[in-house]
Amino acid sequence: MRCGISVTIKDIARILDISHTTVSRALNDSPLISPATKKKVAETAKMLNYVPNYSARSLVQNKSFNIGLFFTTIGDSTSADFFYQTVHGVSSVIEKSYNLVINGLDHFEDFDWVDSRRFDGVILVSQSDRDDEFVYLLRERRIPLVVLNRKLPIDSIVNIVSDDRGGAKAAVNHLIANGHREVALIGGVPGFHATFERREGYFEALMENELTIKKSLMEDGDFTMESGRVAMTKLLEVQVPPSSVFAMNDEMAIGAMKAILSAGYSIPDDFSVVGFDDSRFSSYFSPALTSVRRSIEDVASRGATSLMEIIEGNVELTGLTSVETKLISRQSVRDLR
Amino acid sequence: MRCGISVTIKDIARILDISHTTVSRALNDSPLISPATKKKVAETAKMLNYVPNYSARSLVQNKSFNIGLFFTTIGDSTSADFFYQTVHGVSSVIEKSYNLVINGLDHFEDFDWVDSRRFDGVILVSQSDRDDEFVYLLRERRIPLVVLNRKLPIDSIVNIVSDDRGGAKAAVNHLIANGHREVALIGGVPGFHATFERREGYFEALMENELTIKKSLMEDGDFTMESGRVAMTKLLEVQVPPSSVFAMNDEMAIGAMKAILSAGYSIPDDFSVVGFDDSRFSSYFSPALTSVRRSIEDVASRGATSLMEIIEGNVELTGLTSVETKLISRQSVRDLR
DNA sequence: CTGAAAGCGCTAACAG
DNA sequence: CTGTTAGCGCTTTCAG
Repeated sequence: MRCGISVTIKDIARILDISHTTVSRALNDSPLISPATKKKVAETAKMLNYVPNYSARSLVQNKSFNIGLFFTTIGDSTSADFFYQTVHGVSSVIEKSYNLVINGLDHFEDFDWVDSRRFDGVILVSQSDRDDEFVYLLRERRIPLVVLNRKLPIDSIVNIVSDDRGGAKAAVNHLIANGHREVALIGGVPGFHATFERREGYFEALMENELTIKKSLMEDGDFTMESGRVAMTKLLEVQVPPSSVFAMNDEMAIGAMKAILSAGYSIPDDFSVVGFDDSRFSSYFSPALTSVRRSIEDVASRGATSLMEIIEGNVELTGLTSVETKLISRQSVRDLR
Repeated sequence: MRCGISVTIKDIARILDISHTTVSRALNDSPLISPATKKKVAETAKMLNYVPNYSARSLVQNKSFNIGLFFTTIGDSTSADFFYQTVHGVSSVIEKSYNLVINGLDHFEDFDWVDSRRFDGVILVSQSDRDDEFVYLLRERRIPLVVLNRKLPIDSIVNIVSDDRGGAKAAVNHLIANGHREVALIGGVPGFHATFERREGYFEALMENELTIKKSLMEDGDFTMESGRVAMTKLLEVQVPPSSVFAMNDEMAIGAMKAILSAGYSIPDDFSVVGFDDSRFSSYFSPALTSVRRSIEDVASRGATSLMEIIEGNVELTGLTSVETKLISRQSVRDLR
């Protein structure tokens, strides 16, 4: 067999002197075919190194064998750890007959090309409600969809999120329980769902403890380390500086720690810091960062599993699943009591 | 137009009462078609929301419109930062008519399904020469290939690497120049190309400075933070402990720093540390980590560009490109002179 | 410049 | 259990 030239079903049929239909059925393990024929076919296919032509199969079955994994952005506001864990979680579940196709929504102006014949299903890792447009488009085009990371206003779609609000609340409560009365907040990208939810959690914790919410103690970041550093630098210059800060992700927490240490203060003696995500490196910092753990991989693999069920089982699944978060206490918080 | 039902070229042809051939040519901007017809066709296509069926096009053109991005593993030994930057670099270059399909080689036992009709081209991010088998397979199947990150024994393939050896040498030379005579080494996964090259760089630096290579000062890691911590813990217990350590990536360097600080020592006063990769967070550590910068994104985007040229231009490209590395000096090295 | 006809490789409906 | 026939939507000869 020459290389580069592909073997087709017809080739096998010709060799065995049977019809190509029989070969096709045999290869697909159809119950209509006798074991003997199946065996013969399997052997010659193996011998000839037959590989099915997915394009042809796609055409006739109206299936692309592509699963789309879409991120709001593959830019700075998606942290490397988050991205990696998501891809890992999804790819561990997707079956090998499917291609895992990765895209960032911000790469494109239009989505004409996102069509039901190009994607059998889509997993959208959504950060902002600007993605809603994309969600509607997919629904309109009847593309099976699972949305991760952001709670949708509609419940007719499989939607898996982590309990951002509860996690943030736990983080702030932890600081308050340790005697902190002035808890600053470093926020994420305005408009991102996680930013909103975690801020709500921050508010709830303060209010339930009858502490006042101070605008001067809230700074916006964009989920990058540098933005955390900048935000903290500002917070250090406030009239009545806080004794502690909750950063909406670990990267910003790290930036904040940098700012604190650079200014000559110490952690946790002068300032306590809590992050969010429990990134792999947070326990390696000095001091080790107290953070809120959420299993992104878990969210991702659950989402992928649901999507596979929808596609393969041809069923309708819907509903919101919230994955728990958990405060991991380390050395970056001082007990003031 | 009902949703879910797709518009085809024939539909357009029927409406305009011209042949589907003409429509096809018009949509593909063939010079054979008059501007007037083109305009008419474009308008109705737009109106009907026509989207080409890639499966059909694939079948007849023998093209899949898939670009494969393969990693040795999407497991622990591929750091999140490395993974993220690679995907980012590649995806910024790939044209939107192509799908970027991501895979980890360790997911599969066989590669029968990797075939020229499923991938128009492949970018392999290779860490180990165990991937050679895969390289040969792709060549045998005539799939355009670009290999990143690892130098291949053959030069008939586009091969883009960073100068790992030179970078490592620069790192160790830097320590030596600062008066360190005992430089320990924390290695990566045995068998990985980067591990080998960086060790060679370490040897070269020591030898050129007429320092002895001590087995007791070399520990294996696996590129994870935890392995760095474990390795450094061992190095701290050596009879004559080193004054400095070069870790083959930043993650292990961070683990090493953790071990040093946990043991009650200080950096750089007691021990100096140098890493490799210049990960985004290395400047945020305390002390900020001196590291070797290599632009993974650059390697990735160059690779993707070459691959697109090969595929679109239908040309043969070959040869090794080595992307420079650069030592970034920060605060984790003490000057002993 | 346009159209008619063929065919990519596969699966599926129908007929034995 | 097997074979015949048709057709998925597109591009590409070849013939006007």
